[in-house]
Formats: sequence, C-alpha cells, structure tokens
Amino acid sequence: MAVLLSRKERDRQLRRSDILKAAEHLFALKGYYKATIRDIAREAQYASGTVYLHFKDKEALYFALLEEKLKNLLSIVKGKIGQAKDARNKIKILVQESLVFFERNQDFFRIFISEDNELFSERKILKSSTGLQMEKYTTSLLKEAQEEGVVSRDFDVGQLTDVFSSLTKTIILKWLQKKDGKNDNLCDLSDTILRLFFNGASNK
Amino acid sequence: MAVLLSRKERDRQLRRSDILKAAEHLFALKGYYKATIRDIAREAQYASGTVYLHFKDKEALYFALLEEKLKNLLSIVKGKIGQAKDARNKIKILVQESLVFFERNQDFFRIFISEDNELFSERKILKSSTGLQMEKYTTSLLKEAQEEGVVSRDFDVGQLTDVFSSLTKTIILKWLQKKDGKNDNLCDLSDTILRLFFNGASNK
Amino acid sequence: MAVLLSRKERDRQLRRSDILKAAEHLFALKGYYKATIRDIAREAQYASGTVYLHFKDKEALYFALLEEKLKNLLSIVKGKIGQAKDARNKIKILVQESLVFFERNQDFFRIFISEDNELFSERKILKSSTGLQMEKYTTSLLKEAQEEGVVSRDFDVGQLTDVFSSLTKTIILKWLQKKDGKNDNLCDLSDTILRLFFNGASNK
Amino acid sequence: MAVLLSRKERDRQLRRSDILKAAEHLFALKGYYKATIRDIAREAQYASGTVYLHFKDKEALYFALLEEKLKNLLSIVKGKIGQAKDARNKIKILVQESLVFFERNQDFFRIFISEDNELFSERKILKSSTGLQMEKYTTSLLKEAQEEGVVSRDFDVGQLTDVFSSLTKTIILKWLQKKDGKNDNLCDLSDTILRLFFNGASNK
DNA sequence: CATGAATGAGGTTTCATTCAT
DNA sequence: AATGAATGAAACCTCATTCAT
Repeated sequence: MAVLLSRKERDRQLRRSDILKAAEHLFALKGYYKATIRDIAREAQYASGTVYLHFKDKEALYFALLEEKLKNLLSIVKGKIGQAKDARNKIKILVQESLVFFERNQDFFRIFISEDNELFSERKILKSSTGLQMEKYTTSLLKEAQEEGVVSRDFDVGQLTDVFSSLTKTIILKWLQKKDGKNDNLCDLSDTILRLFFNGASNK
Repeated sequence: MAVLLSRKERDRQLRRSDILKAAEHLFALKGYYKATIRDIAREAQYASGTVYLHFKDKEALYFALLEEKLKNLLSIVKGKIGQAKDARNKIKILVQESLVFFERNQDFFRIFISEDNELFSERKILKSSTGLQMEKYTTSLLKEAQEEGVVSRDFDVGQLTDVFSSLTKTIILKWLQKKDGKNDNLCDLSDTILRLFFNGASNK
Repeated sequence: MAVLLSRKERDRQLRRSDILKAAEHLFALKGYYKATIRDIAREAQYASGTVYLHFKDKEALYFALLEEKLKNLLSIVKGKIGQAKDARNKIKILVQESLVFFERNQDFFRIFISEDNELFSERKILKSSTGLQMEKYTTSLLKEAQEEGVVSRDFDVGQLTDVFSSLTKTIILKWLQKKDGKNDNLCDLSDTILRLFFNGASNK
Repeated sequence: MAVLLSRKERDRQLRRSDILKAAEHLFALKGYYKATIRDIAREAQYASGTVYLHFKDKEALYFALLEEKLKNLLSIVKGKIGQAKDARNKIKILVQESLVFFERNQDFFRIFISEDNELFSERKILKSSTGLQMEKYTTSLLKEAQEEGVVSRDFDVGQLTDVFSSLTKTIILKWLQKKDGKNDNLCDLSDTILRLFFNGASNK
C-alpha cells in the first residue's frame, strides 16, 4: 500500500514536472502574458484542465516554476560552498555555479531576468520565498566579505547584493544575446564578473 | 492665421500629452498588459476612442511614451556634457543627470526598467531608436574612457555599457524600493555608482 | 436677392454633388459597410461633419445616391422613348439607353446591382421611390408588348419585369467582370439581351 | 472505443450544426454585417466563445455555411441528373431540384442571392470552391445543350451560365417576395423558367 | 483522475454621429 | 456653414477557468 501510494505520488510528481517544463519553455519563449495555459498544456501533452489539478491558477504555476528552479540553484550553490573557507572563494563559487546553472537553464534565465524587474502590483516580486532566501544568502556572503575586508564597509549590504546580482545577470544576458555560433562557454565569464565586482566594491 | 494654427496644434499636443501622462502612470502602476486603454483614457479624462486619434494602437502609445521620455533625457544629458572635458567627468555628468531625471520621472523609470529586460518576441526591444542612440552614446563615452586609460581596455565596450547601465538602474531601483519616508535624494547616490563602476572597471 | 439666394443654392447643390460623387466611388469600391463617412468626406475634400449638413445619416446618403442616379436614368429613357411607336422599339430603346448609361456610370452600377438583392430588413429595398417608378415604367412597357402580342400573355407581368431587369443586369455584370483590355462597347450587347428576352418571352 | 469516439464526433457535429443553423437564420434575416456573433451564439443557445471553437472567425463561419449548403445542393443535383439522357432533361432536373432545395432552404437562398452579387473586395466571391464547381457544372450542361442543338451556339457559354442562373434566382426571389398566404409551390415555376430559358436561347 | 468543451468577462479597436469653435 | 476632435456604443475575439463526463 505504501508502495502503491508512493508510486502514485511519484507519477503525480512526474506530471507536475512535465507541466513545469512546458511552462518554462513557453514563458521563456513568449512571456507570461502571451503564453497561454492551453499552449503549455498542449506542449506537456495534457489537457488544459489537468494543469489546474496541479496549480491553482496561471500565477501559481508561474511562481511554482520560479520557486522550483531557484530552490534547485540555491541547494547546488550551498552544497558547493560548504567546502570553501573565505568569503572571496565562496562568492567565486556562487558566481561559477550560477553560470553553470544558467547555461543549462537558459529558458529559466529568460524568465528569471524578466521577473526580476516586475515591480508591478500584480505579478508581485513575491520573490518566491526561495528568491528571498537566495537574496539573504548572498547578502550573508557579502557581509562576510565585508568583515574579512575584501569588500568595503562603506557600502550598504543590501545595495551590494542588488549590484552583485544585477551584474551577474547583465553579463549572462549579454552572453545570451550574442551567442554567435561560437558558443563560448558562459562559465568562462566568471572572472570578468568577479573582477568587476571585487574591484568595484574594494576599499578603493 | 498662423496664430490660430499654432493654437490648434498646441491644444493637440496638450491632449496628446495628457494621454501620455496617464499612460505613463498606468503602465508604471500595472504594467503593459494589465493597464487597459480604457483605464488610460479615463485617467486622462477622455473617451477610449480619443486615444486612437493620437496613437495607432496600444503598442504605438507605449513606444511613443518611451521615445518621448528618452529623447528628453538624452538631450538633457548631451547638453550638460558639452562642457565637460575628460571622459570621467562626462560619465559623472551622465550619471548625475540620469539620477535627477529619474527622480523626477519615477513612473517612467518603472516602465523603462521593465521594458529593458523584455527579450520576448512581441514587445520588442527595438529600444525605440532613441534607446539605441542612448546606448551608442554611452558606449562612445566608455570608449573615450578606455582611451584615456581611466577604464581598462580588457573589457568589451558592449559589455561595459550594459554593466554600467544596469548598475545605474539597479541603484535607482533599490532607492525606489526603499524610499522610507526619509526621502533621501536619489542624486546623492551618484558617487556610489561612480565609485563602483570606475573601481570595478579600472586597470586593476 | 433672388440671384444671391440662387447662387447660394447653386453652391449648396455643388457641395451635395461632390459628396454624392465621392460616395458613389467609395460605395462601389468597398461596399456600403466598409466605406466610411470619413473616407467619403475626405475624398470629397470636406470634413465628416459636412456630410451631415446634407444628409441625415449614412443610409440617407446611400439612398439619395440611388435616387439621384435612377431619376437621371429614368428621365433619359423616358425622353428617348417618346419618339418610338411600338412596344418592341420602346423596349429596345430602354435597353440601349440603360447600357449607355451604365457604361458611363460603372461605379453606380456596382452599387445598384448589389443593392438590388438586399432583401435584408435593414438596408431595405425601399427601392427608392424612383426605383419603384422605374419598375412600374418597365412593367407598363411589357404590358404594352403583351397587348401587341410580341410577348406572350402567359407570363405574369411582374415576373417578366423582374426577369427582364435581371437579364439586363446579368449581361452588364458579366461584361464588367470580363472587360479584358479589349474594352468592347457595352452597348453592343443590347442585341444579345433583346434576343434572349423576346425569344424567351415569345408565344412559343 | 470506436463508438465512444463516434459519439463525441457526432455531438461535435451537432453543435456545429446548431451554430450553422442559427447563422443561416441570422445572416438571412439581417445580412452579414448586422448579424453579430453574439446574436448567432444566443440563437444557437451557446456562449459567444463557443462559436470560435468551431469556426476561426465570422468570415469562416459565413463561408462554411455557404460551402456546406452548396455542396448539399450540388450532390443532390448530380445524383438526380445521373439518370437523364439529353441535355434538355438534365437542365430540367437541375432547375427542378434547385427549386425544391431552395423552397426548403429559404434562409439560405436569401444569403446565397446576396452573396452572389458581392463584387466587393473583402467578402470575396471566392464563391466557395463548391460555388465554382456548381458554376462549372452548369456550364458543362449548357455546352452539352449547345452541342445537341437545343441551345444556340451564338451565345457565349459563360454568358449563358450567368443568364441561366440569374433567371432561376430571379424567379425564386419573386416567388419569395410574393408568397401571399397562398403558398403556391415554388417547384411549379420550373416550367416558366425552362420555357423562358430555352426559348430565349434557342436558335431563333 | 483526466479531459476539453463551454463559458463569458473583458480587452482592443472602429466609426457614425454630435457639437463647440 | 464648415470643421474635425471627441464621443461611446458596440463589434470581434481571446483565454483563464470550470465542470460534466
């Protein structure tokens, strides 16, 4: 019985996952408003109604997607960082792992970056609780860096967090837009980001 | 006769302007999709149809708004920069004037920053020709800075332009989100931006 | 004073006529629904409002046009027929003059033929009183022809009238659709029409 | 399974048919432009959106209607004509069956006859491919009649086709307009049509 | 559970008509 | 009289969401 339930549950998760994958693709391709539930359901090979068995409404689907992926990224990052000792190295790992992750999840990046700036009332920056966690985690690393003196204490940590994040996103976005056939590795850009950031935020 | 015509034309521009102002407010408040033409018309105290006497359709209204404001900003910036001699100062002025402008045009900033990241197919980043001009202009200043040695030549200028813009936007956005009653001047943040950027992009 | 008034009146008629001409062109080109008052006014070089100084509404303009032209055709036909003696000749003249008229007024013909079949409630076949007169006149000629024995009395005259009219229109329409560069004269087709009709409606 | 599918499909066709019937009625009553999708949906007892599950847009609905009915008429006619031997009899059957059909489908006739004369750009006389087939079929019968000598070769077959069709339509239209309570059978008029046509188009 | 037809609110846009200038 | 900006009703169509099967 436990087995049966767990299989059932596993199946359920699979379907949910199918839908999330389709949503990721379509939201990235067309944006939140132009991507229809029908599009998404069809791409996932389900009927529209099925989507509603897993998500309350379109917005919930959207946020679940954000949540899921961010949780994934955060856990990867936290895992890898465990080993590092000083803040500089931790931040280095954060950047590198983010680049690796986004290179593999370009659709998600498109959604992520556009969500990013939605300060509009409706699609709120609820910043999916994991988004907030991510932010807090970054902030804590930057605080550490300030304490270790590798980043100046003159700056407001909140501000630094935003600058750091947007810097990373900007570089990724630029890479995504270029992507001439060359297909240079995104992760090669971690040095650029780190140099810009650490120099920028240094004690002078 | 000339007077009559010019009054007519002036009135026309006033009405157009009413609509643009309402659009600015509503696009900023609700975003492109949730802001309806009816909302905008009502806020401008006109009937829906009136909007279409001035703009072909919703998109045209949106882009006209972008264009109008950006042209304004660009001309201010270019005007003020005329006086400056070295690249560092020019860029300083660019930042300062942008901050002044966006402090006065916060609604527009909200639209601007969200447009910015729309890589989606439909509402294209055609970056309203003036948007492109603005970008080119910034790039030219950064090139100058590279030539003058105040910014490292290691970086790709395109990349630098993006970084510079997103840095500025990020700082503004952060300020906009905080804005606790204090109401600190946005323009006071120009030093933060410049320090982060010039240190970041320095030769080491 | 009389002169002054009459000049005023003449001007008024000229403007009315301008509008009717534009309406004729646009109704022919796009049909009643797709032709807008604005289109028509613009083509006539007036403002939309001016149209309403001459016609109560769009429908009134449409019917005035029908009326005007049909009155014209009817008076031409009646004038020419005065001379003829027997019904056959009268009908021959009717056909010939109609062809000449429609060759010169092809736009109007397009409108006329489409109106023709509108039995819909709204754009009623009020058949502009002149349309009715025209019909009665034709009927009277056909009655005469029946009395003179050149057309069989077996047929209902109303029916014959309709058949005669639609026959004429059909031939004209066909000519209009072909009109390969050749530009053959439409009036050359009168024999075809008359032959088809008189044979068709003969006593055997 | 086959049964299940076929029931679904059958239901679907029924709904489609409901809508077509309502459209037929309303287009006949008010004409293409004044009949609204809402009207049609309401008459068919569906919501507006439902119409769009079956037809891409208003025009598609209109043409589907035309197509459906014409296909029906054409197949009936072709079926009955199979038996006949000479052209005269074939044409007789064509007329008779058309009359029977239109007597039963008066709403459709109203649409058909009005469509007929739309030479306007938009609602094209693409004459729904079946419309063209119908025309070609008629033409072929008339050619046969010419070859058999029962219709004069002096006439252009295209012209004859048009004359024949409009003659038939005219007689039906007249009948439809009269229809005093008497309710005489429309099909009784086939002799009138045939006599008018064959005499008219005879060798003299 | 899954389906997908049905719903209907609501958006954009057009255009006949009015009316202040 | 002439203008043409303004109006606002009303049309078409989309799509998130529900619910009977």
